[in-house]
Amino acid sequence: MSLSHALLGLLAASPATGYDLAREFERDFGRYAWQAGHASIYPELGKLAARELVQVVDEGPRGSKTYDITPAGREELRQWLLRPPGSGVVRNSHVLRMFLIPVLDEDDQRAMLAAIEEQATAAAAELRVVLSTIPPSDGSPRSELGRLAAEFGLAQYEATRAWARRTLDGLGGSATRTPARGPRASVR
Amino acid sequence: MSLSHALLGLLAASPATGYDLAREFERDFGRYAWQAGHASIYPELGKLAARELVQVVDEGPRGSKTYDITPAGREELRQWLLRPPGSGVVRNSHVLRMFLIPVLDEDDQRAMLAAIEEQATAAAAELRVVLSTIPPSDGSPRSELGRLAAEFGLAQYEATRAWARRTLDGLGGSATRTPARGPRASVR
DNA sequence: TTTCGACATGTCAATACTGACATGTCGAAG
DNA sequence: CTTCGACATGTCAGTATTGACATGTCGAAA
Repeated sequence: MSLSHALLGLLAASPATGYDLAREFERDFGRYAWQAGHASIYPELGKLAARELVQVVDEGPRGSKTYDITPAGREELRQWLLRPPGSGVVRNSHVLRMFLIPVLDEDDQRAMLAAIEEQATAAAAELRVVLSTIPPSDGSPRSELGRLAAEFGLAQYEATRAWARRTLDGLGGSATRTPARGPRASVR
Repeated sequence: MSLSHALLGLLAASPATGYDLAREFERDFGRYAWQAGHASIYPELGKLAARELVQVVDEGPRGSKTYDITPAGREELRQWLLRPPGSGVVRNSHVLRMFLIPVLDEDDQRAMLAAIEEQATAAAAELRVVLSTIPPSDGSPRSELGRLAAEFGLAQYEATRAWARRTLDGLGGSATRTPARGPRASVR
């Protein structure tokens, strides 16, 4: 279960309330890495606190509680990050949609690929703006974390855009409307 | 819930048994797009059959049941694919790990980035081999589906490799061991 | 001073998913 | 003719996640 590690990671960068964390999950972090709503964040923070991997370091107005990672939490996070990347959860409905494009007829394929290209271009442009507002390197993990996320996202969007363009171009001439079906081929 | 659409998509390419589908989820399909085990696939096929989006078209040895998509299922799938890509599930523990690199100290960062670069290089090489075994274009959705997946995966791995290299190089000289912490900055 | 939007946390029922357990069959190699 | 690995499907308890409901506060602008 990676929500706990996502929370530990964000808290390792700097203390935050559950509300802060929920907002970050709505931004890049949740767009590329791991999405979660407040309904799963608050209970998880409670569990992490019970395991003493995080702790409440401040209580503010409106009953807000600021959490910080503990040394034990930091160690747990480090172990998880350094663990060789074997299996892991991968579930991405956007990628799923891309993979299924070939089952559409050519007109629909073109429409979808064009939409993907457009969306990737727009998202990349947006990230470039974001990146320009982050100082190149001040050495602190707080801005580093955001910059890394943005740079990774930008690279992915660029790759997606180029792939969509290439695939769209490759569609070129052939006008097969409903291609033949055959026995199952390994999706590989 | 996208598992149903993943199944519809695979069945739209060609009929298959639950066992076939489970195997495909273990390959590229599950590595990039949507992972699922047989314990969720079999019940879901049952539900799809109850909704008449798929149907059993053949029963073979060992009690195997071959499913195919129905016209209604095809329409449902098309609607889902053509729906403008607003929100969707994104959950990827590999990407999560990458995003959290900055919370490590520099030695650990270097180690992780090197491992990521290596792994992405190896995965890309593997995919290149796979791609060379798929005929360039025979127009049928069965091989197209696999080729698209492989091409997309290759593009992503290349982007990841380059990003890891760049980030590793950017780490360069500075020897900050435990960078200062500060108030929460938006991860953006 | 009222009003309203952002802040802030929570619960809960329904749904989805995982890992383990369970069962059985077919075909090929020895 | 036996053995064994791949084929093949299922269930189930425990866990994770979602979407809706619920509640209340602070600060700024009108």
